[in-house]
Amino acid sequence: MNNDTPIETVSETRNLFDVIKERGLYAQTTDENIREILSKPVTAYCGFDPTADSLHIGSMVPIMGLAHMQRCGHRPLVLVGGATGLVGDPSGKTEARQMLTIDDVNHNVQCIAKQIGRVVRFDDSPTGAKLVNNADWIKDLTWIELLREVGSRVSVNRMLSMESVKGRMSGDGDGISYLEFSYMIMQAYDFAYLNETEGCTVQMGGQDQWGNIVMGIELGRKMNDASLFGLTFPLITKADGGKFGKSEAGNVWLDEKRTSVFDFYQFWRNVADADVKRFMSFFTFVDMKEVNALTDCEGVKLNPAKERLAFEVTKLIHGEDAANTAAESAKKAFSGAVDVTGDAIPSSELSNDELDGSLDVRDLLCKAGFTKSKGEAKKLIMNGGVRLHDEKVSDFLMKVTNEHVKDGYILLRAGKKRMHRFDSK
RNA sequence: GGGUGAAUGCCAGAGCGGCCAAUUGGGACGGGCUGUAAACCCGUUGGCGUUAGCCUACGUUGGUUCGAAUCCAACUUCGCCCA
Repeated sequence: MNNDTPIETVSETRNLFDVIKERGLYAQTTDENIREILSKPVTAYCGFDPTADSLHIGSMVPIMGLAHMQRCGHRPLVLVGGATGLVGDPSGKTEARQMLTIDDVNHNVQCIAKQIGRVVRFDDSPTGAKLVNNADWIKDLTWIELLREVGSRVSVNRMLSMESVKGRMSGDGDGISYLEFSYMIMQAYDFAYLNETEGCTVQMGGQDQWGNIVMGIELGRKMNDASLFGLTFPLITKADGGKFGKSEAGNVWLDEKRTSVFDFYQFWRNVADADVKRFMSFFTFVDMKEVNALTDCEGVKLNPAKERLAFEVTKLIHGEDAANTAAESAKKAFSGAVDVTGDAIPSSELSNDELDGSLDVRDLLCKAGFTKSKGEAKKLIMNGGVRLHDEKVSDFLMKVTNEHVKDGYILLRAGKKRMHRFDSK
C-alpha cells in the first residue's frame, strides 16, 4: 500500500440509507425507521476479523459501507477483533478455525487497520473514523465479571436458535466448541460496550452477521437500556454462482505483496458481463448516473466499463499512479504489443549464471510461481499453455538461455492471462 | 461415564485383501470458441524422472499376510444415542 493521494473528503448531503440502497448495498435492517434514524449524525461500527495480515476483497463491502457512512456525515468506528480473532466466528463455517497466537493477531490488527485507512479517513473531526480494538476491553475482563455482566442477560435458548449455531449443531458438521459458541457473546458485548463508551448506536456488517448483530442489540437494551440498530450488506455473489473474490491465484488480497497490483487490476478487468454494474456500484464511488451510463450496453461495449471498474478499484486500494500503470501494462500485454516493461507486470531478475543453460522452461515456470512442481510445469506445457514471449513452448525440456532474452528480458506466459517478466542482469 | 458410528487426495464422496496414485462429482488449471466475457466442448489435476520406473500417500502407532486404504489391536479426534 503506497498511495500518496489523500482520501477525498466528499460531503454528501444525502441520507446514507438512500445511498447504500441505490448502490445495492442494503440487505436488511432491524428497524423500519432506519432512514429517519440516519437523518441525524450517528456513530456506527463495523468489525473486521484479524485472521490474516491482509484483508481480501471480500472485506471491501463493509469498508465501502463505512466510507459511505462517513461521506454522509456519520462517524465510523472501525473495530478490529483483537479479542474475537482469538476465538473465531463460527458463522458460515462448518468447521472450526485454526487458532491464532496473540502475537499474530496483534500484528494482523496493525496491518488491517492500515488497509482500511486507504478508504476510510481516520482523524479527530466529527466524522473522523476511530480505530477500536476489542481486545482492549475484553482481554482483562474476568470470567466472573463476564458471567455477571453479560452471562446473566443472555439466553442460551436464544443462542441455540441462531442460524450460525444451528448449522453447527445439526447435520454432519464437526459440532461447535464452547470457544466458538462464545464468539457471539463477545461480539454482542462489543456493541453494548461501544454504545456505552462511544455512543455508538448502529452496527453494520455482512448479511452473515445478522444474528450476531441482533444479539448485540438485545444485550445493549438489557445492559444499558439503549436503542440500537443494525444494518446489513448483501452477500456478494457472482452471476455464475461462483464464489466471489477468487482469482486464478486464489484469494484476491488488498496487500500488493500477496496479490500484485497487476493481478488485482486484472481481477476486476475480468469480471463477468453480468457483474460489472453491480460491482461498480459496490466497490467504487463512481456516481450511479455514470455507472448506469457506462453499463447500459451489452457485449463488447461493456469492456470500457470493465476497464473503468478495474481502474477505480485499483486506484482506491493502491493509488492512482499504480492504477494507471496497471491499466497501461494490461493494455499492452493484451494488445499483442512487444513492450511489456511496464512496472505493473510481476517480474524478477535472472542472472547470467542462470542463463547458461542450467535452467529449463519448467524451472522458469516454478520461479514465476505459476506451478508448484516440475511435473505440474510439464503438464502445463504439454497442454499448450506456455509461451515464451509470443512463442508457444512445446518442448518441456527446452533450456532457457541468453538467446531467449529480448530487449533485456524474457516474458513468460502461462495461459492467456498470467505473465511474468524475467529481467536479465 | 456407557453404547455406537466415522476418519480417504483442494472439497464432497466411492472403494472394504492384490487389477489402487485410488471410481465419480464439484472446484481449480490448460486448450478450443470469443470480447482479456458467459455458456459450451476437450484435456490435466501427489512428487521426482525424457522413457522405463522410483518415492510418498487413504487419522496415528504397531500387528496379521507373499501382499493392506481395505483385516486385527491400541491411541487420537469427531458425530450420534443413553446417563
